[in-house]
Amino acid sequence: MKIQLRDETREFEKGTTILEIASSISEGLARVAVAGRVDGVLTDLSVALEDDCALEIVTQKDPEAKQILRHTAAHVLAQAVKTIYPTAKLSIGPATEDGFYYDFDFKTPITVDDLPKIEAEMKKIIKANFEIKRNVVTKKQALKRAKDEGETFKIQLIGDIPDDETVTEYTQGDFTDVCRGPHMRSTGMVKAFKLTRIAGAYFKGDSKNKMLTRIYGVAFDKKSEMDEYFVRQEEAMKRDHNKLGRELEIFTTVDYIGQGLPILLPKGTAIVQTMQRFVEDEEAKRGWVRTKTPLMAKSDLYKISGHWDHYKDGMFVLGDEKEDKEVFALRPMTCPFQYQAYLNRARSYKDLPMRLAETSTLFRNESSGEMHGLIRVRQFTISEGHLMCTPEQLESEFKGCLELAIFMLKTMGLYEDASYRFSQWDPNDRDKYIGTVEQWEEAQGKMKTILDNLGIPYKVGVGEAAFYGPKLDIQIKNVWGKEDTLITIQIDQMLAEKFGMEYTDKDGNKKNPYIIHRTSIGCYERTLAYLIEKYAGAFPLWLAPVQLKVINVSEKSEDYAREVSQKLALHGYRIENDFRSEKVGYKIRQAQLEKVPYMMVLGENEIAAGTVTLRKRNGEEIRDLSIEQVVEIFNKEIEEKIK
RNA sequence: GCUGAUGUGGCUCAGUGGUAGAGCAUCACCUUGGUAAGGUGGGGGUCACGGGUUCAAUCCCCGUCAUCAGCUCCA
Repeated sequence: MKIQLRDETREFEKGTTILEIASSISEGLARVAVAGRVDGVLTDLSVALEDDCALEIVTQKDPEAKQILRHTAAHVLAQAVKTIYPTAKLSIGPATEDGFYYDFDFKTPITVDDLPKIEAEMKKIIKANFEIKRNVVTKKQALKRAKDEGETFKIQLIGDIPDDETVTEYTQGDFTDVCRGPHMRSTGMVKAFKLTRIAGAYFKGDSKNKMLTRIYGVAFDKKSEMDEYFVRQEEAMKRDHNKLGRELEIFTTVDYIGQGLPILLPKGTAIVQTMQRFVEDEEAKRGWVRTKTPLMAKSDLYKISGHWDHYKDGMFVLGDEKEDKEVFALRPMTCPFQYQAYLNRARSYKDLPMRLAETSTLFRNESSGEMHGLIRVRQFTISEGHLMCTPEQLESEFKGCLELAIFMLKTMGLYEDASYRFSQWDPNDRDKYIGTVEQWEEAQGKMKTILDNLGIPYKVGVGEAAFYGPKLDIQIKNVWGKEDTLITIQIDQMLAEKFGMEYTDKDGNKKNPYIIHRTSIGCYERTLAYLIEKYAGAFPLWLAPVQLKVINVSEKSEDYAREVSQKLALHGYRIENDFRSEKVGYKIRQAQLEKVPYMMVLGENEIAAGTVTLRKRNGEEIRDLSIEQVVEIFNKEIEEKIK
């Protein structure tokens, strides 16, 4: 058979294993080989090849090797758990970004205190360096073994494997687990690992199923790499908006106000207000007009929109349908409110596109375990907008919405961290969505064409659509690597019909407009959270809650400092004075810790010269400036939104 | 909602079955000091909240609330 290697094609006998092929290339390669990639599919070294194929040898250096290592570490964990807790039932144990996890069903629950014991057992298994043997079995054989061992979850998992697929089992010592593989050659190849935490996870990711105990760990090639990982985690923790945002007095929470209801402190409010003004002005420049609609409505409205059926659990409902004549609900979105502005009179194609924006406060009754700092809250304010247009206008208007979003991301400095997700419906979960298959195919087809024409590099998210239409979600990760939607642009051809929104076209016929639901910068709370993490609290001048701290050297310079401060305040800068009778070094240190972009230290030298001295956050000083020169520096930096 | 962890002055954290401590912050006084912490002294805590056990609970038990990690969810 012909095997196409990286640089050449070579002839091998049928039945030669990947490891043997690696050895024939070089012994060195065989030593560092971890797996093979056969026609793009990761495969164990022990697998014998039978047909012509392309083969790449995956070595320890390749990123895939880490995944294999981590997956093997998961099996070592499973073996250790089965040794200590023979009654524990196995579920699944894949690799993750930095490590692995395995889901178990324990007869009696374990806690974090049990982890060291399990780790110790894992070390024994690693030291024993069991060979990891791959066996191809039939589905029937795998099922029988799972039944014999009482592995109730494995029985279900094996049952889900398509009949025509090869089933493989991996054995290390006395432990065997059904698994797609590939794996390291032996347990001794797991070098550096640590069990990190324990959490609940539903079997097969479905909350209707039993909750299993998930044990998480990290694994690396070397101890030093693992140490670096923990150092990186420490660094991430320092940027965490939930910690830094509180330290810098941007926001706080109060237990008797409630979960998901943060208090924006003056500093946080200053940032949000700056963003909001910027967003509203920019939207106006791009042809958006604003509405101001109620924060609540009778249930009737939500019944028309479909929210009552599809989203009632997520709403704060005021009153009881059985007892009260009128039941209200706080709004979880702006759509049906803003549509009323469109419906205010009969519309013509000449009115389109109609771009309606609103700085809109929404309320969503998130489950108690969902709330997170400023990223997931129960009340938030979003730069909302709905755009009604004709089918011909759809593509260019969608593009305009995307350009606005990208402009915002770039200005904020978040663009490089964002990725795109084309969120589609799940045809197998019809309950979640309104509309027909044809409508969904049409809307998604239109969006796909638009995205492909724009050359947007997206990944597809099945089942991530809104109940009324597909979305382009702009995703961003927090310091811990957890992803959330920052911005969304959606195409909706269903709600217009539900609300009877029409326009009279050139031909005199009434038609439903397309609606684009979009946000230009997302929710201010969430965006603020990512900004805190992005800048580690050291905001660009235009966004900084305190732009300048004026510091006097001694009492002798207080009057002068006050005078300078007042003159600068007339320009609208956000200034704080620190005229306390403390030493200059002390006051500078404090301003530094608050990450204020500019300090102005004024003493007798400045009084004598009639000038001021600026000190940047990085310690750089600009001396002998007039107030006018300071204004010039500030205005330039603020207007250009320099990062 | 579920699993696990946490909750002690404004913040970071010690601590104990016999009604609590440090550093930072705050306040007062001294100091008027030129680019990341000057000195002295003082005030401040129903040990998240509510029950229970106990002669006695911040500590043990139960419940609630909040915070964190994860799962599910996320219009």
